[in-house]
Amino acid sequence: MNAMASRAIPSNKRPPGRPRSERARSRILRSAAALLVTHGPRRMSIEAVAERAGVSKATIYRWWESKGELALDALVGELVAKMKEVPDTGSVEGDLRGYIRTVVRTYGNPMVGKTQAAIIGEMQSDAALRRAYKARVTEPLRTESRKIFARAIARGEVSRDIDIDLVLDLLIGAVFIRLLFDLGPLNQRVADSLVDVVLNGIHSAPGHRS
Amino acid sequence: MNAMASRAIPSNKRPPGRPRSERARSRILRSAAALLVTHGPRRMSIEAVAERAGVSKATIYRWWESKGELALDALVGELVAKMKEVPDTGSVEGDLRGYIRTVVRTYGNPMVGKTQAAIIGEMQSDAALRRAYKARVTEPLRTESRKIFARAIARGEVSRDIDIDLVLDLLIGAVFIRLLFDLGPLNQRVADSLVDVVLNGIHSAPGHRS
Amino acid sequence: MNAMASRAIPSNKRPPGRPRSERARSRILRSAAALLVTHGPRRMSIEAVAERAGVSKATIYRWWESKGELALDALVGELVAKMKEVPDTGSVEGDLRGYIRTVVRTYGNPMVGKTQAAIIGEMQSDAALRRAYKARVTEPLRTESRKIFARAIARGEVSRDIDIDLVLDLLIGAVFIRLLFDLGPLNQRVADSLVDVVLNGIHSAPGHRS
Amino acid sequence: MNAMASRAIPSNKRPPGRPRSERARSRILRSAAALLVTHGPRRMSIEAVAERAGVSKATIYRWWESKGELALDALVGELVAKMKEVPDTGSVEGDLRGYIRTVVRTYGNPMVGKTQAAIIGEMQSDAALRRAYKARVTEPLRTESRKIFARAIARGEVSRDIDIDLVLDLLIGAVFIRLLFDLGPLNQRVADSLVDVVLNGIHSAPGHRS
DNA sequence: CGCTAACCGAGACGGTACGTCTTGTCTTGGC
DNA sequence: GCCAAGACAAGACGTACCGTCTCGGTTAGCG
Repeated sequence: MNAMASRAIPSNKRPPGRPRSERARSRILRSAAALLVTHGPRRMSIEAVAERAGVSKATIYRWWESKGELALDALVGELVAKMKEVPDTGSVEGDLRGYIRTVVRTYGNPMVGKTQAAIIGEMQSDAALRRAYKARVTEPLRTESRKIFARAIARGEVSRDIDIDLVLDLLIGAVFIRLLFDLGPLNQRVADSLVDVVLNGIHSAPGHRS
Repeated sequence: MNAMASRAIPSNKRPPGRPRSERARSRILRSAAALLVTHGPRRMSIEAVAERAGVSKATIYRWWESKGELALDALVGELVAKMKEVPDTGSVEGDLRGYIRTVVRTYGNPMVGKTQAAIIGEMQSDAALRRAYKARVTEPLRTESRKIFARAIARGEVSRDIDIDLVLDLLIGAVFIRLLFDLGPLNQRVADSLVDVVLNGIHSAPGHRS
Repeated sequence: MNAMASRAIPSNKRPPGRPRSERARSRILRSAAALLVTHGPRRMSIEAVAERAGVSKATIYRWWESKGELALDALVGELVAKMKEVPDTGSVEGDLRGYIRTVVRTYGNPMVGKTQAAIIGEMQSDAALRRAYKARVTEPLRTESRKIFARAIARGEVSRDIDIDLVLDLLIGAVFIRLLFDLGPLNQRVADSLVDVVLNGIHSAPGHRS
Repeated sequence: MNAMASRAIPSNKRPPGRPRSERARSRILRSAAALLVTHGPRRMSIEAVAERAGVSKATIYRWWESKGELALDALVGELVAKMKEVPDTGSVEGDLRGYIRTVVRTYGNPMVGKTQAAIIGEMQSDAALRRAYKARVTEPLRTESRKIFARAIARGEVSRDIDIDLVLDLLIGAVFIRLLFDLGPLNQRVADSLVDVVLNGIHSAPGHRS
């Protein structure tokens, strides 16, 4: 799908032919990123990226299958890196607060939020992009954040019966629905409230435990 | 936003000129709906809708501002009606289970889910559509579902301090994140688990460390 | 094939829809003609014609099937008109001299010759263009020039057994081969010599008539 | 113009460096010829020739300056050889009939005629190709065919004042105009008629008015 | 035997133009 | 005043080739 994938082949031999131009690659990504934040992915045209990067359209089409995957490559790198380091504070509550605060802070940045929302929008009509997003964003983040619950279960803080992914769907879903539907602010208070509900529930008294 | 709204305001008098063709209107909506489910909203073109409906493009542009709003008109009507009737079982748990089960059942239908996801994707790059969606789908549903919590608070089942919208963001967000990111099944078991976590939290009961 | 053809239908009724823009048509032809003489038909691009004419490419493609046919429409009109009026001097020799001199003078003009040669070159790889050229240039001219021989036969100047088209192939062919192969000048002396050979042959003495 | 020519000049010594691959050369010419007859020179791409020949594009560009010259090399060799041997029958009429019959038979072969017409078309927008064609086809053939008239003048069959090239333009031009404009058949009867007109003219014999 | 030179394949590169597609607007005559 | 038909300007799409280039590797004669 992208350059990195083709690098993954564990071969020492250089392939024949003129090697790919690293300069072209980075100029394309930089141009794409710039156009994404100014125009959104829908109105970012390959045509414009090519012109801005001083690159031919064919070079872009050689390496990226769709506009969406180019957008992904252009924007997603450091985003994932930032959120991937989940804290280890010694308690679920601390870990989750730290993690969700980071998520909320990242997507709460209007520029990041807008473009991410646009890419998520784009992938609703582009199966390849959806797969790419899952592989490069969702899964890496989930893998890390699941560890919070693994530790919590080991510590006996939460029941070993919980469906970890479902709990993460609740927390992350709440963040994304606010982002995608423009439903409310994304700030630290909201992050903490989300974590609180998920940890303690909304039932008013212990006596109501079912 | 659409024709009916603009007509609804002024007066009882028929406006001058040829009245709007109801036949054209319904043929357009029917064609749009058909093309939406077969091609998705991205590849549904005004051109194709016009041809299928035997209608000129100008007629479509006269009554709908964008492709997205046409899609909304074509698909969203009965959807909202279905989910709007929230049950009143006498307990939060019963009410929420009933409501979330309905939501999950509706969006779990692949055809509905796909097209709704596509419209939500579309509205990420169409502010007018986002507003229209909010006004015609999100808000009406929220207005109804908030009543569940109002009753629960009145009954003392849940704390009066809870942020109702935030709790709904958790529940509905979990459903949508699964839909939009293709993350997991949408079935009754999932619906019940979501409700359980939100009501009771995931903390082990005090003193229940295993 | 072109606009005029579609006009030929002897119907009084205007077809439905927006009528074709005469302004666009003439701007396209003018731009095409200008680019033809400056760049030749091979390097005249539809892209450039559209830009120069302030017209969208689609409008050109709507009305002309190929670059060659556009070139034909752009250049051929007055060319044919000029050569179509064959003189009637009272003798084959006079008529032919007059006609061939006109042909030679027309194609001897470097700009006309170059572009005509280029169109003829183009039509070697474009069957539709070849047909169009035949219908709009070759046949109309042949129809007129055959009359010279009809009159000559009536006057008894030439045998009634001659193959008129073959004689015209000789005369016109000699002009075109010089043009297309860059073989020699095209001037009045050459025109007269061609006519002389065709009328009298090259055999040196009457006694050699076979 | 081509590789052989540049080798022919200097000396007996082999130049330094790896010698040119004869295998590559012949594979290129064979591939070019095949693509020429199937697609015509216009749609024969260097890209396709290279792939078919299993050769890199650079190798082609190293040895041929343009598509046209490659086409010339690929097709023209034996063509010239065939027509170059003009007969010597003892009379102009015999010689010319023999020669023009050969020319007509050669170009009358549809495959040869089509591809030659295409190359001639191509050279209308390629000055280098036009020069190459003249040097490798037209001039060699003219040199031979002029001898027919030299002998005829020596025998007193034709006037010593005739312009030999102009007479050849008439005969060869008639053949080519039929080929290029798709104007009529090319067969022995036509060949003989052409020769007859050029030798005897079309004037009725003096006193033979019918 | 190693050096140097010119060849070779593969294939990426910046470009140009292609012909198609869709968008939203405009311009007719008819209802 | 609505409607169908359909032409229009605009401009992005993805493709095909162009001719150039940059590699690693090959094949010779010469020192």
